[in-house]
Amino acid sequence: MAESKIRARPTKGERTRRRIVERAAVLFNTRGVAGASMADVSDAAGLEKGGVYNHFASKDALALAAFDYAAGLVLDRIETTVAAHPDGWSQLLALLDVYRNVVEKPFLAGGCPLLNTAVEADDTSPALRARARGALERWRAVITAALARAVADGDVRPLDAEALATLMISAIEGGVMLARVYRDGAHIQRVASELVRYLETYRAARTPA
Amino acid sequence: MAESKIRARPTKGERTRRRIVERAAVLFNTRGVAGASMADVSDAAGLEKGGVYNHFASKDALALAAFDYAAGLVLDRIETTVAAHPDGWSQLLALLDVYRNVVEKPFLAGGCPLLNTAVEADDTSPALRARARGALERWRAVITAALARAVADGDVRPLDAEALATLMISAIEGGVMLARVYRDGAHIQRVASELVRYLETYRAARTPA
DNA sequence: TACGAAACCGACCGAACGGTCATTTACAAC
DNA sequence: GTTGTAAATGACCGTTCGGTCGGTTTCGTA
Repeated sequence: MAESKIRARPTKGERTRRRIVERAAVLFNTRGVAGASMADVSDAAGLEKGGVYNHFASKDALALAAFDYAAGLVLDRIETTVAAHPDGWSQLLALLDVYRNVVEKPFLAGGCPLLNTAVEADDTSPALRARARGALERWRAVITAALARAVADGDVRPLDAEALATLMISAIEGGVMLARVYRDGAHIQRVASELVRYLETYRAARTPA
Repeated sequence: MAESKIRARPTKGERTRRRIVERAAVLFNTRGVAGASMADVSDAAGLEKGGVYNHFASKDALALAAFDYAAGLVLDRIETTVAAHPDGWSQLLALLDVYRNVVEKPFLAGGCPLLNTAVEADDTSPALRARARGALERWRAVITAALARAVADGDVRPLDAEALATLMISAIEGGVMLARVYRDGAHIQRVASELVRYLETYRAARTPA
């Protein structure tokens, strides 16, 4: 059977494909998939249009790949963040920090790709919509795991982790939207602060060590 | 000076213009402004393309009018809702109910026009972006007023009304996005329930009458 | 009911859209 | 270095885009 193709230096085609995806992700995330043309993409990638179609069968296929890349950026950051914290409580606080600077230094131009894609695709592209759901599920799993851990640690009282995860995701994404439409990161920071307050209402009384 | 033109029966042009706006609002709200063409609009309105351009100078101008109409639907509902309740506390609870059935019976196909427009326009259309901000400001004013009233009524302790309004708007809009991408109203209802819980942590101890 | 004005039609415009493909160029493996 | 192949070009296709306009119909009014 074919041995796995893990090479030190990626082939030229692989590099080009990656560059297309990266540039397309920015374009799609800022202007929307419908608002950015394949000519825009090929320009941004430094190719002729035919060159792009040598790597992707259609605009829709590229949109999927671009979303996967963009969502990966976000989720990798989220999962790396929690992995860097030992206990559930500090994981939760760290999760609220991930989006704190979306306006000033966003990890991807155009805001949160999960929000943008969910809003644009929910009535137009079943494939993208499913992808957006999948990414949101991954995020939710991280949050509920942190909550469960915080409960197990004895830092917070037992609670409805699913409901709280829903609130956190909703509030953060809504906060991103506010921060971006106002061009003012204060909105998302207020959201984060309020969520911390809310989480603290669940905090257990400290038990002596 | 010209007397104000308030007539019992609107002129044919006024009726047509209104019909165009209503249909365009649905199209733009579901597919996005970039995702719906003027041919789609004229078809939906039962006109030829020239007929639409007899009422609107450009697609952008129509998009603005459509947003004003759509945002008016939402805000009128919000303001009517609070007006129907006597005290601040029940106004807050009622506000959380406005979006409770966005999925099952939305007031406008495609979800919340404030969210959709803010997300689509934040990097593409300064005019629409400003409009979205204006609508969000109106909503915020309603919430802060209800909060202030609840405080004045002695039902809740003094609090940061701006921060709380930011959280409520963010969570609700994020909840709309979740409910729509999952096609499941349970998400926004969980958000509403959690917000009620949060509001209750601010509730003042009952004073005897 | 006559008539000016408002509304509407429908053919048309140039540009941009997503997409194709024969040909040329650049690369990677031997 | 040679060579087969992968990658990229650039001209091209049919369609749709936002938008225009002279002519025709329909309306509101006197």
